[in-house]
Amino acid sequence: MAKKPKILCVDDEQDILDLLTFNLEKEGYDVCTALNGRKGLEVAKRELPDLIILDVMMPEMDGMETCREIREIPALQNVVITFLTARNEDYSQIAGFEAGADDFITKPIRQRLLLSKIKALLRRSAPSDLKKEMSIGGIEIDRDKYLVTKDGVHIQLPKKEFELLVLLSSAPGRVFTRENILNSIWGNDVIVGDRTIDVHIRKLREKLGDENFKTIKGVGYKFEA
Amino acid sequence: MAKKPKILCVDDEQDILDLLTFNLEKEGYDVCTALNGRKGLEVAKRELPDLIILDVMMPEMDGMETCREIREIPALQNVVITFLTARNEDYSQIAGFEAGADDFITKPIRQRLLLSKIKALLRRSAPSDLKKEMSIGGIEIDRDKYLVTKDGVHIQLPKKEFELLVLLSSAPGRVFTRENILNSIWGNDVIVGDRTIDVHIRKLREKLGDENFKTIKGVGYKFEA
DNA sequence: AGAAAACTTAACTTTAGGTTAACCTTAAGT
DNA sequence: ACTTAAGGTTAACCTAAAGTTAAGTTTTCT
Repeated sequence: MAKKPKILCVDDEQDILDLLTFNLEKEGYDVCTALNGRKGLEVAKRELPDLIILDVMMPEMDGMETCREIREIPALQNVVITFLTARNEDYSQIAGFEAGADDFITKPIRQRLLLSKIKALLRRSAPSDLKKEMSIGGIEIDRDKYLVTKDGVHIQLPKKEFELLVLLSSAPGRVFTRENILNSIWGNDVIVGDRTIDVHIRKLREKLGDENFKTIKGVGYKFEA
Repeated sequence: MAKKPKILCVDDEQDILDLLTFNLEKEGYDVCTALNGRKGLEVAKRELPDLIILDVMMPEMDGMETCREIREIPALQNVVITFLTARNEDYSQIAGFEAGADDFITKPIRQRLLLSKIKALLRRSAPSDLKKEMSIGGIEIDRDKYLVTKDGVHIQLPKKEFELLVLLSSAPGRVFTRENILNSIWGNDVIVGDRTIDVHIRKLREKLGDENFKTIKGVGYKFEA
């Protein structure tokens, strides 16, 4: 494994935190904790965890609110958030999903279920262990420098093209639908025409070679080495 | 948008069905209905919906029983089921979870709540759906990559062929009727001729080997390893 | 501010994939 | 063995989706 996934647990009961810490560390996760929402937010900003477990019921700032604020932070946009709730708190589940939760864990906590859920969630969001630089099929991508190198030649890509390249190459072979692409690069709300994506794809093909960007008609695009 | 999620509503009161249909269709769902449990089961088998709303109190076969029977059907193992109950019927909730329910909606129905619940449930169920990769009888299917590998050779299938393969292979050995296939891949409303399916099956046989796709004359097709 | 670069759009072309229609083959039932 | 309905095959056709280009817009940089 590349690096231990980092999990932040936020709950106002120390007992629960201890229990979670014990179990998660035993499974090889890097665990950090906070006793309330406000502190959780601070720790999250500092530690940039891969997954956050948030108790819904907390004094001062509850799980929902914390979740919403976490989602506001660009660096934490993609972190996986699961709530801890008492069973049958239906309403909080709905509100929770709307606040940006990815999943729910009900109390009392069933260890096995907790661990398998966490494993599944992390697996699903695996891009967390993306490197800043990567090299696929003769193309090197340096995400910090916004720089692409093909066959030793530096190519300076404009923002949108670069983002598109980074997105597609983040999961080589995987098909990204136009919807995926729009959501990731432009954001849910922005509306741009369909042809816009094509144009950017075209530019990428022009600069980096046709063969790497495959069209799956009716589905989307994928990057291949 | 990928495809409209399909919702089956089962209730013995036509008024409720009308209300549900109206509201759900307005939200862009594909809705089908049934007036009792027995019929609900039939429709479920035929339509393979993504979510089922079941009234608990129904003559003949109640929601619980229907739910249990639905869960017996392999192709519907992962469908999301929510019950419709009168407020405060706690007992039925407990029994309902045991029967395999995923959630409860209480009457009188609050529109907003209903819709956000459904949205949440569908969102939540999406990941657990099926594995992204599967391997059956020497054929590997990667749903993210829209890619099929047979004997180590990559085969890029067109959309419809791929969808058909995914459907058939989702329950190997199970016979899918033409109706099943049309409903799942083309959707309720679209009308395409019968020969269309044959053609796609033919292409699959051509590319992946005859032996895996069996015809059950007068019934449908099945995938076998 | 002005120029240049990046981004989006619009109008048009191209094409892969999907559908159909016409005909052929097969298998179940008599 | 004959009939018939269901399924198989083929190639032509059609269309929605993607490609292309160039002309606007907006943003960024000096």
